[in-house]
Amino acid sequence: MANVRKTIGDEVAAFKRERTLAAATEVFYEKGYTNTTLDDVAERLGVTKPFIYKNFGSKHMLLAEICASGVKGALNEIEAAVALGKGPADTLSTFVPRYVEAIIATRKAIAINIREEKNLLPEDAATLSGLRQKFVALVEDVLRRGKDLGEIDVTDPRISAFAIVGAVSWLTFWYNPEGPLHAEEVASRMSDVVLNLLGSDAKATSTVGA
Amino acid sequence: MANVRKTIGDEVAAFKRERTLAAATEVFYEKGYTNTTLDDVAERLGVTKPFIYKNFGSKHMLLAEICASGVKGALNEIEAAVALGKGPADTLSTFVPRYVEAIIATRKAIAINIREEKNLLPEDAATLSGLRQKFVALVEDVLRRGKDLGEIDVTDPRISAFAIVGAVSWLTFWYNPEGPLHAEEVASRMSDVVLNLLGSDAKATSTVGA
DNA sequence: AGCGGATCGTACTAATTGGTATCTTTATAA
DNA sequence: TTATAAAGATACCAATTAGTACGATCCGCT
Repeated sequence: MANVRKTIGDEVAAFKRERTLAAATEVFYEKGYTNTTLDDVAERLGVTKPFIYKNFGSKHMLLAEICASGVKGALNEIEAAVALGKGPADTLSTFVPRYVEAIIATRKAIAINIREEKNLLPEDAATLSGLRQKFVALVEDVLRRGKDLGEIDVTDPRISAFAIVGAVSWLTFWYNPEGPLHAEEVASRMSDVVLNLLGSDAKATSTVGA
Repeated sequence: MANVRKTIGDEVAAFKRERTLAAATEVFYEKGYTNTTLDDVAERLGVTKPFIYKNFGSKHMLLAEICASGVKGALNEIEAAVALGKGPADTLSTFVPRYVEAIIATRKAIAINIREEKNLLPEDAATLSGLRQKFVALVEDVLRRGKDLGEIDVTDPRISAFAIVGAVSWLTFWYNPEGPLHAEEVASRMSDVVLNLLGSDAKATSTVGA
């Protein structure tokens, strides 16, 4: 406990890590993990390999952190929505638009997460699998409560949870920021589709961008 | 036109190709494309590398064929359903259950298709991208006609088409044949979820397994 | 101004693996 | 029985690349 204060050095190190992760996310997304050389990442950053190894132990660790950041974003949204303590329908109408926005915002990390699972070390794959299961379980739980209360219209909460996750995650493969639709419009329409899927009365168009 | 008849040799060659593709699909699915050695595939087949190179020019060609087989399965279903010449709602209630079943049946090829896109040669990636676009465009077109006729309840046919494709494709990442639900049950329930998403009156539970 | 230590670039190594040249074996036909 | 050709196994090469040892450089501190 000698020095709890953040030093300049710590902040610089954090900044370097962040920039490295951002560059790696870009390049992994564009070329795929195995087709990307650490020299490629270094070049994107304008540095050389030892710079990266100063902050990350291995190429695998870079990948693991990128993947984790994607899942954690989604997990945060459902946990935050549940924490509001409202009923299932209200929880969902809060959660869904924010979830869609989070996926769009972190779509490159999400795509990497989906595509590169087999390139993770087993322990990292297990950790991420746990996070994903936790996320789906939370969504499923809200759906089940909504079904029991008659607030939403689903037959099998588990199947519907996977359907929602799939529909939204799929955005990472087709959403194009250069396309005709702005992120907010896509998020709004996809949210409506998902909430409609639930047969919930609470449409959430207006909550997007809140 | 000297010899149009299939010889035994042709059939043997086709058989070898099929078995090779099946083995490669298994191993690519389990370990990922780049982590799989052609020696691994050969070992799974109980042969050695030159056996594979006798029928396939390169590792990339193996991958391209596997990916193509997955997309073509889905494309066949929408084309077949459209070819029946019924209205949009009926077309969808025919298509959706068959589509779900096709995805479950070819889930390993589909998963490889999704995961390994960046490992395809550019020309193969372009071909597959074209097939996927064609597929989505056909689904979107049915949805649009259904919307115009008032048979189904969608706001943006394109977004809904992607949502459907995503929800169903996602099956490849969570469906477990060893799990508590049989393929038919999962297909039936997922079909209901998707058709419910469309606000269509035509529920298709009973058509599964037809 | 000069020293010390961490940081980053240069240059290299070791291991992996897609692809191939060559040889052996086997089945068929004369 | 023997010639022939094709299939497949053995053994190899060349290229790629994750990771590292070492040295140069630059910054803060005295």
